[in-house]
Amino acid sequence: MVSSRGTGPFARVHHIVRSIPAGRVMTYGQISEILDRRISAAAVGWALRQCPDDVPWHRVVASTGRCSVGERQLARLAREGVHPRKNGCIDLDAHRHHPRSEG
DNA sequence: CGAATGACCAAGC
DNA sequence: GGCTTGGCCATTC
Repeated sequence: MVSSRGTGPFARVHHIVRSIPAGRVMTYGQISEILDRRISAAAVGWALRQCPDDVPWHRVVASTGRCSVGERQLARLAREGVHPRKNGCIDLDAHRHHPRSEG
């Protein structure tokens, strides 16, 4: 059920994904990492599955820069200026977002 | 509680 | 870079 809303571990993921600015992207591993691996990358996917429209889930891609969701994600990213490479993968080395608690 | 699945990652070949 | 195996956590039946 989507009753995980509120104090669930998903709230953390949503909070992070929402912190991702336009034109940037993050990997499941990073989100799980900044959460001190409290939840695994796979679980991060679950958080995005039921994520509300307030969460830019399209700014989350795999470690290889691949969009597991499909063209839907690429289309959204393109609207923000994040265009994929010729191989169809995102250039993490250029769009990877580095979250920071301070500064 | 047990088994299976998932928008995954890391390591080895 | 692609394929296979093991691990991780959450959800579902």
